[in-house]
Amino acid sequence: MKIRTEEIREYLKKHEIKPSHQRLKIFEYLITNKNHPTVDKIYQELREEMSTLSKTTIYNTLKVFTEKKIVQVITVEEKETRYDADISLHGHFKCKKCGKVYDIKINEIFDFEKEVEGFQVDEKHIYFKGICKKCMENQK
Amino acid sequence: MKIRTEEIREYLKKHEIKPSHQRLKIFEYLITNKNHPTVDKIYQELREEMSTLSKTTIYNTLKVFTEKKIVQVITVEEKETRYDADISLHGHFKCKKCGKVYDIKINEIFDFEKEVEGFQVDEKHIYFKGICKKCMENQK
DNA sequence: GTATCTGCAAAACATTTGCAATTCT
DNA sequence: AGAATTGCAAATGTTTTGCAGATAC
Repeated sequence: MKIRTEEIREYLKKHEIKPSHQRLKIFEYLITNKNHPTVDKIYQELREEMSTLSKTTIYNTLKVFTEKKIVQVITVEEKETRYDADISLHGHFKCKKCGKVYDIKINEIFDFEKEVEGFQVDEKHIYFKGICKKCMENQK
Repeated sequence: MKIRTEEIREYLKKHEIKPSHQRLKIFEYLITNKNHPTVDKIYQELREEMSTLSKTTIYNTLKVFTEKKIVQVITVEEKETRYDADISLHGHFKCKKCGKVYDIKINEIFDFEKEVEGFQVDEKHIYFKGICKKCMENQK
């Protein structure tokens, strides 16, 4: 599924983000590679085609994206900051063996919602860690 | 509720951790101040009575505690690594206004358990962010 | 007396900041 | 030209590492 640059450009504009070349590329990377990348990962990958791209720009850009809420910061591993252009409510699972990060569908209804009654909940973060099915089977 | 040093000593021993003075104090801090402290917080607080305590020791100690599973690393704020001697399944809520971290009770039964069928789930992390009840009321 | 633990100083990383050069309109 | 964006280099903050001295059994 290929999303054309024009669409991304419009999407950014709609969210009050000026669509510079770098921003387009970084957002495109996020939606074509749904691998919850770190800044460094994005940098390594995009560097190949944009040799002058700097990490500072990636940091700046992701900050803007996060502020405008078209990207969310996710945690799957303490210390590693990762980014996701899928801003719907969902959790993540990181396999400690192969390192792959899986998305986990989550139902909006939590039994524990009542715990925070009267609280204004802006962000919900859920992540699991363990061994994924594939790695479990390979172990046998 | 005061937990005596002897009990902590036994608890550490039971988990194959040699109960040095520093380790005792650090663990005692964690269970008497259930404030999900960062390394720096522990350092600042314990420094007052143990002037030679170093951060390296705190890092070393928490690493041992985590490995022996008597402490868990928790996330409530990207970038901040915090520690909790309550190793039962529970979530956290961080108020973006007052900064307080609340515990959230969580039922073992999740609707989304089935999502990770065949996966071995070792750790479950759940945290919310927003504004707590108190701060909501003060706003009015 | 030997193994373990502690803590200093330096190194390693990730992220942020200041600022000058570049780009866009 | 004027405003925003980019990217380098330096600064900051956190965590790790190497190692020598202290401590414990």
